[in-house]
Amino acid sequence: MTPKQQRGEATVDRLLTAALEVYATSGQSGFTVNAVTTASGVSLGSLYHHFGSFDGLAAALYIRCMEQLFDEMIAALGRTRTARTGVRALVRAYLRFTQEHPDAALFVHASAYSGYLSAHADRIRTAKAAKMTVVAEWMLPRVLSGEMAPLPGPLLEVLVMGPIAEAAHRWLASTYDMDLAEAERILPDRIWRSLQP
Amino acid sequence: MTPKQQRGEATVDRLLTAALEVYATSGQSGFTVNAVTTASGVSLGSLYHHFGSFDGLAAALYIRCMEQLFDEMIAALGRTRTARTGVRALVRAYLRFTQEHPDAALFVHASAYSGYLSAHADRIRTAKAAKMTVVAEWMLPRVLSGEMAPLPGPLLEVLVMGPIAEAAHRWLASTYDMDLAEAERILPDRIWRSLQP
DNA sequence: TGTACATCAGTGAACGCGCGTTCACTGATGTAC
DNA sequence: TGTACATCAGTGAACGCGCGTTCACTGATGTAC
Repeated sequence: MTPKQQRGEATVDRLLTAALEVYATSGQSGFTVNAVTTASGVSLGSLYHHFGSFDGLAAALYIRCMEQLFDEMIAALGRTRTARTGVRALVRAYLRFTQEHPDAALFVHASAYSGYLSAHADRIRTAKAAKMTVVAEWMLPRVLSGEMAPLPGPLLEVLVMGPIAEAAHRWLASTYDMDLAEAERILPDRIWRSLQP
Repeated sequence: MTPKQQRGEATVDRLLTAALEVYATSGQSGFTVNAVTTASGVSLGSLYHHFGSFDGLAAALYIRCMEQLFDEMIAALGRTRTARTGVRALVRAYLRFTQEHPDAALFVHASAYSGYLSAHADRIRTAKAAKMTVVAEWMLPRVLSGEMAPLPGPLLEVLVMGPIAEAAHRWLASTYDMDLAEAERILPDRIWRSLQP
């Protein structure tokens, strides 16, 4: 799974990049081993050498996209001081990531219920928890200081991520009823209101 | 698709009920024509007679579950007067539905990105819009009267449904980090805060 | 610096399984006169 | 009320396709002395 030679790393990268492209172009139903090998130019055997299974590739792709998204949010948090500015920056970072990397955002969203990650649930949970911890450590002192309401962790996550994810979801679904620029203007403040003490 | 004899209606119902059960038991990957015919005791040909395709059955099941959920929320709204009590009741109704009908709630959530509804997207959009209209008509006068913030429709939906859907999602995923009773206590008020003028 | 060997990376033909779908048919229900 | 006919509902064997996976193999890279 972790290549021990440079060309192996390059191959893994080509596969993941092609896989994301295939998913964006052909959707869930077109997301197959064959499509990925064709699009990447990498042989079937090589794919199995690196990922063990097609689910393994999907899980790796999910982790890569999810970490990209979290890294953007964490970077945005790091540029702020107060709870209010932090939450608002985090919301904007998510929405901007969605706009700039719609393929990655779509894959992260769609994978939530997909089932091909259940075989690698532990790896995924670990990777996600690592990033989540960074966010939680930013929030905690601000909750303790009374800047934010003392909500249970999961509910705090739900209040912040819920509206963003829903807005991103609608925009990605191309139903054209969601204006992301408008969301970026309005949601940060509205979400912050729901967290005030 | 719409049976013209009583026994046809009964068969359709048996198929949909069995399909939901199969999905709950075996997940996305176990959700196949064969599994549904076996579980329902209805023949393969009969399934195709009524639904035309397997996607057709899935779309019908989605519509049924989605309408059940909306009807609960609409009923809850109808028992209230003020914007505040209405929003809070709607949130609770969704969370209770999730708890009482986890299979239906899971299917509604999981279908959002599944792709088998894209072939029937129009029918689904129409059915959803019909229910959504009822909710919107309840909200509108309360926005105009200044009871709620004058938010664009889609963002209002996102602020209300986002956190609920995310909380339900986590609970359904059985990661055991979400306490639905606690959510029911805290979320209605928190969501309402995000909508205040 | 050169050679031998082990490990890693990459190849592509072949396979079997289970999927959704078709189809020719029988039986049940409703309707017209 | 009875008969003839049309339509709806239900059956299950058969089919082909494309999926994920396997495997025996070749070639490239790294390592030891």
